[in-house]
Formats: sequence, structure tokens, C-alpha cells
Amino acid sequence: MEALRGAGLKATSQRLAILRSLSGDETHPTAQELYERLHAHFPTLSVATVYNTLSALTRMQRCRPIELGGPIRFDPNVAPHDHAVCELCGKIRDVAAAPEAERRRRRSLAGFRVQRVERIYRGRCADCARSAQAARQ
Amino acid sequence: MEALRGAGLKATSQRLAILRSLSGDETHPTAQELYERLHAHFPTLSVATVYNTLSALTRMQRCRPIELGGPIRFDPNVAPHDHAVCELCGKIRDVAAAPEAERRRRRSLAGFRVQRVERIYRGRCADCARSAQAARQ
DNA sequence: TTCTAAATAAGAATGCATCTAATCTTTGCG
DNA sequence: CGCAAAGATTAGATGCATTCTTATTTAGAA
Repeated sequence: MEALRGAGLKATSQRLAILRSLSGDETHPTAQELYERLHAHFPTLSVATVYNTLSALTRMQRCRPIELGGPIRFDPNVAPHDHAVCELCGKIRDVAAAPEAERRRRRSLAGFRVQRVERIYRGRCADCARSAQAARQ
Repeated sequence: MEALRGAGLKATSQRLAILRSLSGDETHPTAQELYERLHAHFPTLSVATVYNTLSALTRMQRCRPIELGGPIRFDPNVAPHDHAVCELCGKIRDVAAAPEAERRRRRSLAGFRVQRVERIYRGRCADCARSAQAARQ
């Protein structure tokens, strides 16, 4: 709330609504999804505002865009962590950041200065693994 | 060449040209880039054919799509490996696959069955790191 | 050579994201 | 409080990347 003002931005109702809707959301929504969700209660909202606000929030470090192929998703969890993506249902889960040992790897890329490492675990979530197995019987 | 026939596909000149242009290419081209490159020598080629062929080649395991944000790129190197992306010039470099120790991590994601792990190293390539430093002086 | 299934070409259609220009709002100030 | 100026919002246009559609062409088998 004052986070916006602190960043020198005006605290508009649109921005507050988007921020409120995203924070605590663990589904990693796309801009479209946020737009649709909010549009019901806020009929004049436009997609451009959603995109603008999301990039402002990203600049302020209040969320982080995640690119996994397909539309960009947004994660309100800005602490370092990785993602697990289900190949079947597409759900995305946060995963604890890789351990320190793994980070040391960044030194080994001769010449290339690694700034951050993204890790994407692709596979099957518990639900889908279960139903795929059920279908096989 | 017979790879196509072996997969039950017709060996058209378009497919051969695309396959030839992609194999050994370390620049990770997009479909558009391949199209433009080939279009000069093959004026009737259409983008749809490039996309179709690339997905056929992907199915045959002769290349692999890499999604890093922006247009999809294609890598003729199908051996397991990771990628380093320069934030400044956008160049993508192949990087040796993470060591075995790191792979064991796939067990630790309760419930989630990891099939593969993608790692993206983001930072600055040697050239850009050098010129950024030069500019700073 | 002829036939058929498969592939290609060209452009339309779709989806995501950004841009544009006109119209509002917030907010600082008198 | 009321105003002005800067900044935000809106709606729609625009720009890419990708997929789809349909008519035409071609590879490869008989």
C-alpha cells in the first residue's frame, strides 16, 4: 500500500486490486488470468493496466515473472526458489532453492559471469502421477 | 537423410534443407531465423513448413526446442546439457550437464515425479562482460 | 507412368504482449 | 477545499510468434 507510494507511484485502486489479488496466490497466474479474475469486480479494468502494474511490481521486487514456455506467469514469492511444472496438468509448484553446493557451479562456466540460475523441474505432480497410474490398470 | 525415411516421413528437399541448416548450428536459431536463412536459396519455402519440420525433427529426437522467454529456439544438440544465456547480447551457449550429484536432487520433491531438470544460467558472456567493463572506465 | 497419401504454400486466424492517444485520477499546493 | 500538473488508465490498434486451413504439389509405391 505505502509500498507503492514509497516507490514514487500513485496508489490507484487498480494497482491495489492487482497487488491484493496476486499476493499470497500460489497458482502462478498469467496476466490474462489476473485480468479475468479482477474484471468481474472491476469492469473498466484493462489488460494494459494489468501488464503495466505487473511490470511495476516486478521492478519494485514485489513479484517475479517466470517464463516456462507459453504466457509469462507471475510469482509473488520473491525469495530465491525453483519451480516444478507438471507436464500433464500444467500446475506449477514452488520448490526450495537448490542447496549451496549446487550454487558453486556458477564458477565453472569459463568466461561467462553467471548472475542467477533458474531450475525447472518437469515431471508429474502427485495428483497426475496417481491418476495416470489408475488409468493404466 | 534416411533418418527421415526411417521415421516414415518423406524426404522432401525442404526437410533436408532445414535439417542441414540446423545440424551443427550452435547459435540456437529460431524458426524465423531458419526461415530467413533458407528463404534466400529457396524462395518458395513457407514458414509453416519450417515449423512443421522442426516439430517433426523434435519428435524424432533430432533437435530440441528451448524456451527461454521470447521465440522458441532449436538446438541440434540432443545430448543432455544446460544453457547459459547472456543478458546483454542474448547469445546462448551450451553448457555441460550438471554433475550426477546434482541430479539426485530429483528425489527430494515429495510426491512430484521429476522427469527432467532444465537449468538456465543467466549472466554475461565473456565478450559482453569485457565491453561492459571497458565502458565503465 | 500412375495413383495415393502425405507435404507444402500462402495466407488467415489466434494468442500474448506492447504501444498509442485520448481521457481520467491522484496528489501536492495555494 | 479546489486546481493544476504529472502520472495512470482505457480501449483499441499494432506487432510478433505460432498454428490452422485449404488448395495445390510432390514423393514414393505399385
